[in-house]
Amino acid sequence: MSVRDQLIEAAARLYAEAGYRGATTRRIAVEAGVNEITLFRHFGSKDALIREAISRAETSLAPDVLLPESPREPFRELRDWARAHLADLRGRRSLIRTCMGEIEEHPGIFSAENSPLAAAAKALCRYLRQLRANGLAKAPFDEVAASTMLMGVLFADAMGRDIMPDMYRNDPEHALDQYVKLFLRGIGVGVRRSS
Amino acid sequence: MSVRDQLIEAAARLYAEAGYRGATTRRIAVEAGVNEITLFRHFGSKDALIREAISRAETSLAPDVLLPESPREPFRELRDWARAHLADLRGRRSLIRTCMGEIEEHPGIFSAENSPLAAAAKALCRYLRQLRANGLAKAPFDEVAASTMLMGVLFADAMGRDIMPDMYRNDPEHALDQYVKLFLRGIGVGVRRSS
DNA sequence: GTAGGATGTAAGCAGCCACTTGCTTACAGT
DNA sequence: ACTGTAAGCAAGTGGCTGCTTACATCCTAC
Repeated sequence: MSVRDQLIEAAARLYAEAGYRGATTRRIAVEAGVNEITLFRHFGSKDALIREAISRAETSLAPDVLLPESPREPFRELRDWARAHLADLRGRRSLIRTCMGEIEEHPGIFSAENSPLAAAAKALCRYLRQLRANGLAKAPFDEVAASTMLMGVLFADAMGRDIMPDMYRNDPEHALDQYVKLFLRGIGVGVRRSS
Repeated sequence: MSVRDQLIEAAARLYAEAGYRGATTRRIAVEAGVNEITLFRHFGSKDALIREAISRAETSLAPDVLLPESPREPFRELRDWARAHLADLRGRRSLIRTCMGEIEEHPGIFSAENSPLAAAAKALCRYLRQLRANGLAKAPFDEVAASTMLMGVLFADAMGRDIMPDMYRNDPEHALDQYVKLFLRGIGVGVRRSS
């Protein structure tokens, strides 16, 4: 791995742990195993390095599991998608929490528009529309609010499970199962009784 | 307002804006309109001041709207409760986001246990159990996961609406309405068709 | 084999950080 | 009038911050 990549990775790690102010150029250099001057030679300033590190960490998402174009088994499809999305959020939770905490002080340091989150929301929205069009979702619902709802649940679980253990005592997989079941019943999709 | 209270309020405000490192003793003192030395005479250290400011801001919650012991009109009751809870979260969103972003670096700076959030979750859980006991909620569901789900949606909305405008374009009140309707249908409570 | 680019070392800059010391002012209670 | 308390002021501590300058070293491409 090149010196440049080592610096970017160290910067992302330290930023997620300690925030913008806490990720000092000295600490980043030590963490990356290079000289502090090299950092400035490559990126010019701390700000440029941090921005590159965050924007790279944010777009390195690989959407392994995609929602199908035409729904066949809503529960299985949505649960698998939700599981993948949740795992992704959980893997980035430190970085996401830090970004959220500092967004007012450093606006524009993470992209908001065209983020993987927004893309996921759009995909989910389209899937829900398909569900209704195919007659699988029989209840009246606003698909924008509905997709926001499901994504919100997953987001809150991913962010809160480790830092609010008294609120998330149950098994993660069981919780996921329940989220999807409750959600599907909410939009009028029949779910086989099993829990 | 006493000098002490001015300092606590200024510390809470600055912490919410700029985080632990950004809320310097100088800035807090200027914001409070007192001398920096006075800060140390009152609280001994910056850490003690910040801790007191956060713990006070966190417990100053007044739960205006309570869920009734025995449910009568689930939709109205739950929507009113959710609206109040959402408004409360939204009012504290800066502080909450900052705390979340720094919880790994400063664990124990906000209480987690016995927090108003946990109390709200417990109250909601009891209400859902009552709904089922009274035969109003006819679907099978895990009330812990269900209450976590509703609270998660509200949490995500409160935290994300201002910083992810492309994901929360709809009207807040309409979104709230949809959340509650979808949720109630999810747990098997009949909702009058109107949207 | 040597020129050039990438990296390292040493030293330092001005500025901010939390916090301290020593002294002064203002006012309240007795 | 005496005293305690709360607050202010000026000055300074050592340490960390982002960033710079000047000079030495390495490795590779020609």
